[in-house]
Amino acid sequence: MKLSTKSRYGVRAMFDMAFHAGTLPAQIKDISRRQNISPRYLEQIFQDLKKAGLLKSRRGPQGGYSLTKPAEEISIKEIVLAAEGELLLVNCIKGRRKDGEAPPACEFDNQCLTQHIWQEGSRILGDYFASISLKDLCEQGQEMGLEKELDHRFMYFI
Amino acid sequence: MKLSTKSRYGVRAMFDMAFHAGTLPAQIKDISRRQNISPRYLEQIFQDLKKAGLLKSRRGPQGGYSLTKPAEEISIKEIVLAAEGELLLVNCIKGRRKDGEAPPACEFDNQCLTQHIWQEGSRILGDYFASISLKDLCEQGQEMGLEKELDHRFMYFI
DNA sequence: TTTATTCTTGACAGTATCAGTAGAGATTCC
DNA sequence: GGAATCTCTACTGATACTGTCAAGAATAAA
Repeated sequence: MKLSTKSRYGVRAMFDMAFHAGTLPAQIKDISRRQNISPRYLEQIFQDLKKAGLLKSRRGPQGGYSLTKPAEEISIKEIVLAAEGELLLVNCIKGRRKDGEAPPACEFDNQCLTQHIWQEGSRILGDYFASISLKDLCEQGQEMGLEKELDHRFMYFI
Repeated sequence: MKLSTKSRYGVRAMFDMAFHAGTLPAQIKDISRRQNISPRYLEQIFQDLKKAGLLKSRRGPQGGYSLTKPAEEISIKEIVLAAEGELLLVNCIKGRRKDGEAPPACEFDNQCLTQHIWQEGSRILGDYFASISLKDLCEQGQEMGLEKELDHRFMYFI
């Protein structure tokens, strides 16, 4: 019942971007250094986040990844969802959106008393994650006195 | 972020016992048949539940496993906890009960903004599971018209 | 006392997933 | 052209999950 590191790293990385770069592009090598995450692994995670529409990218010098939305519009739920693939405590709930999208993953399916519990638990957890935005984290970070690392590109203009 | 089958099977099996046998002993072969769970695997799960004090056992003919408490005193949380080992969304929270019980599993530990999120999420989920008892499930089962299978031992006395 | 029943314990194995590494390539800026 | 940066795909070692199996111990009933 553990979250994968993709979720945890994903949230940390997204926070890092929001905190240090806002919506400006940030490079993997900087994020991975600050957050102590393997850069090659972070690449993969960012691909997932990009597919989910949370990040956009730009190649070449001065390129990097940037948030597609302001920090207050990005919730932890979105990140976890993108990294984890889904936010379900069990598999026997899948494919219940439209009818027959997937065969019922459990022979009891709708007659199962416990199914409802896992479904509701998943929902409650999702709601909690949805209630927290990257901006909330950034504010906490500032309260904690976390230092913002200035973007090297702008160092020269100070 | 999935619950293991141990948790799901554990809850189903415990419900089955409460529903069909109350606090009387029930045998693995009956439970596994009704719930369609591998009997050999169920044995293992029941050992965990027994260690957690939720079940007691008795060998020999007419033996079996029985609940140690009435159904209304057994929560889903207890079962999941016993089967899963713990109810934490991440590992970086472990061993924080007493001081220094375990080395901090993360290099950021207390300075980590996201740690708090996972901790709170775990708590919320645990609280939800704690709010549901086996009795609640039994009542739902009766409302759904689930048939109680009579214990063979008492068939003769009817 | 014998026998059938039931739980107990520990070992074993196939599969899947996780977490990370790696290489070759595409794009962009200077 | 050359350097920086992302992109895509494949691979791998470790671990955990989901069982299966065998031998044995306790108990009740005949």
